[in-house]
Amino acid sequence: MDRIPIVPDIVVGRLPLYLRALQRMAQEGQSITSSQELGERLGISAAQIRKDLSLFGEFGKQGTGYQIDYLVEKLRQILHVDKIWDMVVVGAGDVGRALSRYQGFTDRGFRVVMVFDKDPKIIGSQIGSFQIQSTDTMIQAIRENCILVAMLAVPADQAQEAADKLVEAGVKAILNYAPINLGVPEGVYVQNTDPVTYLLRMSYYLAS
Amino acid sequence: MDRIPIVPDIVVGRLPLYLRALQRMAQEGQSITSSQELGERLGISAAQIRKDLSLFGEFGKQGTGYQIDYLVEKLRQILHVDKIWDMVVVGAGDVGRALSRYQGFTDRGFRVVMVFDKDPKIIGSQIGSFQIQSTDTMIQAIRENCILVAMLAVPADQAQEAADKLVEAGVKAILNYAPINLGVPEGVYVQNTDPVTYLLRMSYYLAS
DNA sequence: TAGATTGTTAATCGATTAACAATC
DNA sequence: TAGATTGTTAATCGATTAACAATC
Repeated sequence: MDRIPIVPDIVVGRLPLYLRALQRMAQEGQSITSSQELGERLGISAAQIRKDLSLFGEFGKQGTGYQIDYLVEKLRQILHVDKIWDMVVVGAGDVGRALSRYQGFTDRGFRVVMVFDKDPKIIGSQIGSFQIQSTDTMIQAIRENCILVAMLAVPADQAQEAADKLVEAGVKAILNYAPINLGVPEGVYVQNTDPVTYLLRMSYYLAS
Repeated sequence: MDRIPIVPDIVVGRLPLYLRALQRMAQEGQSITSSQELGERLGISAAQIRKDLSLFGEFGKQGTGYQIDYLVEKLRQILHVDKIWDMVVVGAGDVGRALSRYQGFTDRGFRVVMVFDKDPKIIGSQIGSFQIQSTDTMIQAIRENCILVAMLAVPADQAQEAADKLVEAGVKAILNYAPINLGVPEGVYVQNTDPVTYLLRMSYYLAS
């Protein structure tokens, strides 16, 4: 069904940006766009967008541009979000709570199905519609439900231990909010999203 | 005082990773490291680390490696976090609350000093030690305190409006949690940190 | 048809790596 | 001294851009 292009990771990183901008355009009632218009929104050159997309197929029409609905559908297929991914949240502190209650997942291909914490004092209590479960039973629960995606929101000094459990449970993708580099085996994908890292990147440019 | 190297943005993006790993090593009691060891932790080649650092000076010793404390100090200078940056949080929902109460800022060069929301029902109530202020008075409050850094955690459809206010108030760096591309003038830096974008990047690799 | 925009090629540009003299 | 590791150069590799034929 799919081609087997060798897709540079840097291209994969841009596809979600294209998808998000296109979905926004659709929401604004637009039905067609061009590589130039999309590029202007994103600060990316039109040539690059066309080249990126051409790795996966021919989605546009000369002289016209891209049908937004169609391109969104294709990008969702390419990124494997033509289904809903079940996720777990590990860590029921403020960040875990925010993730558990975040409304922005479901219409973009993801949903939280379980929340775990190791603190006996909060296990059993509710976060939104979830009852916080113990990390002691986490491996089994994740395995039984074949969950592949986790968001990790525990303190830095507990993150590696939690990640090890997730890996053991079969999780293949970890969105890591702890400010630490996790060691994981081949085939497990980690995306770090520590706010301070981004702030530092900006403060470099905030010279005096 | 500083050199004037032309530093590629991709290098700037790696410096915070170096800093974070070095600070962790220091915390673990280590006092010296090498480009090789650091590279192994981060999944980055030793040559690249040496090359990146060499843009800013000569921080190591042949045969020995890098004094961690010294390199941390230098990186903090380079990234302009040899001081504490005051920040505001805009949006007092779950994400804004998590950011306002996050303990991980202060020892890494940042601190939240004010929290704003536009909802009259929550203005005046407390989040941690902050009293939520009205966005109506935000521009003035930011200006008076010469704040340059903001974290934006409002719904997507209010994000551009809030960003416009931040820019008007003189903010130069915005960490944007809303899943939307903000339009900002030259000289204002935006870092997007929408969780779904990262999840999509990973789900590409989660083929079946 | 005339105008617009794609998909793709070739040229350019920039980033990464390999290698090694210098030196601690 | 012998071993190790830096800083830096040159070579390689990969990504971006410019340009244009194809075509809607």
